[in-house]
Amino acid sequence: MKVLKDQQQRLQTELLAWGNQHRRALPWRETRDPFLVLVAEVMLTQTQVSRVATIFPSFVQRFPTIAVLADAPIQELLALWSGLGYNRRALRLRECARSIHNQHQGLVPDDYRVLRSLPGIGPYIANAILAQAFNHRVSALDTNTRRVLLRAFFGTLEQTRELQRKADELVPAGQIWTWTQAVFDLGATICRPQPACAVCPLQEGCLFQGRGDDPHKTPRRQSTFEGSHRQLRGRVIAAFAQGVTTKAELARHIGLSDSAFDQVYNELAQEGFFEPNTT
DNA sequence: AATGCGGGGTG
DNA sequence: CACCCAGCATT
Repeated sequence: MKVLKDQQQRLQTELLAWGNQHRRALPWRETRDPFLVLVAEVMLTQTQVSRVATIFPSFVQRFPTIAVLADAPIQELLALWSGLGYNRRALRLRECARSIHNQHQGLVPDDYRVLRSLPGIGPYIANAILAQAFNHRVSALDTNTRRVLLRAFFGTLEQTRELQRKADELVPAGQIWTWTQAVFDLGATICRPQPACAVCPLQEGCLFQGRGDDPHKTPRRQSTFEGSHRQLRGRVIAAFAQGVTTKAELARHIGLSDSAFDQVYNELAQEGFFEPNTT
């Protein structure tokens, strides 16, 4: 037992040192503003770091605070979101800002339960905000960091709840932000699904040692995008974001004025994509 | 537990 | 063309 703890501490020290040497320079790492961290984490759900890095700066320049985002015109919101995909995230992010603005004194909550109650914030984003913006000793567990910790530190498959507890204990009290970035960076550059163990700073003492399969379960396959419903939604929203705002104009712009367009339009309207600003 | 949600990048 | 990607909400 003690041996295991000592080993974990060695790995922890190695990972922290490596992280400080190899930290990726990313726009959202230049701030600890809870609001900006929140925006970055929402953008990063199922969307590559490289793409978020190109869009995050202009987005937060236009919507730099809770109050400003809460009043964002949806058309402009979607225009600045363009390129990130999963457009409903943008709507939920705006709703989240409104909720914080109206019910939480305009301050991002520093409590897990309260964060989870906000639209678009699940277990991962709640912990990511708490760790990076509020210095809480919790682990931001996504597929990336889960893989790293399971491989190097725990070795066996754990239940979600138990893994979260152990991962939280692994966060060094004095270097929470640094630790969080180090785990992300190792997972993104070395401890990938196909890992580069030969150049890994944890190769001595890692429980994985290149053996076995990726502990992360293989994700579902997504149906072909070309010709899909999702693509059609994307085209309608892209046109709307560029200023084609009426239903008739959108129908003409998309090029199918039949019931197929009607269905997609109504679906998007139902989700709130065309709503005017109602404060 | 399973499904829908975007779309650009890579091999 | 298949597969990948800092999840969440809904059913």
